[in-house]
Amino acid sequence: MDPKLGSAPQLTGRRVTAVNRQGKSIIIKLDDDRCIRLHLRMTGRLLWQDGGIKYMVPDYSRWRIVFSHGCLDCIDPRRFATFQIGQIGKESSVSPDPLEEFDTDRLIKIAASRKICIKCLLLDQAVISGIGNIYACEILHLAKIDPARKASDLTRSQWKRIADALRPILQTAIDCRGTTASDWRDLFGNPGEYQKYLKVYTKEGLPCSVCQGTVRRIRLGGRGTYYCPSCQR
DNA sequence: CCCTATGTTCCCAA
DNA sequence: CTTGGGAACATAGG
Repeated sequence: MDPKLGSAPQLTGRRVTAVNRQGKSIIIKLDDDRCIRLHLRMTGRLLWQDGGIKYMVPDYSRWRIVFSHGCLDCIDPRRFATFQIGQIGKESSVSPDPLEEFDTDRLIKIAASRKICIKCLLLDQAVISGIGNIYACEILHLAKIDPARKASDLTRSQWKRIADALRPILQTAIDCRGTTASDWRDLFGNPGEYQKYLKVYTKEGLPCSVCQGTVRRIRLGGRGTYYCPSCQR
């Protein structure tokens, strides 16, 4: 384990009983009522190797868990990824996951008292869990909403369009095992496929596939934001 | 040197 | 007290 991460937790002899997701966190349950909570942040990823006797050590591996039948590395060039080990059931509360339920009335109520743009609200993990920068851009493009629009100004029908855009974007991205813009790889080292479906993210200067307008890049909340000014209002 | 990067947390000002 | 904006974190690449 990377010494900058502290001392290695004692996991010898434990079994994994479940692996789940909470927003952007990965929860690995153990057979002793503990769980490991992982957050990959910007450049973190997990790599599973099995079937071998010797396992290669990938560049930027920050820690490894060796199992009886394989091993799991956390690869993270920028060292932003985090993990913690705690008792199951004492996790901090998590905001709603839009793939489970998207409560439009609740979002309208929250947005009413906020001065931030809709894109920044979608990225606020305390409000909605699990939407990141790529998918916020793609969702708002599918919903035909200007990412810089004040969240409090959205009409109910615009919120409905976001609700309808969320599920296909996020579910397809999951089915594609993510978006490989540069370094992302899935658990088995393969690139994701969702970059093939991106409509605006990284498409600055290219024609919008919906209306032939020109995709622009701006900065919102410190994040690169791609959108089509002609069809996103 | 400049800028960019899949995210969150901290600090400060309003 | 809350909110929002920017810097910081650490590293690579253009």
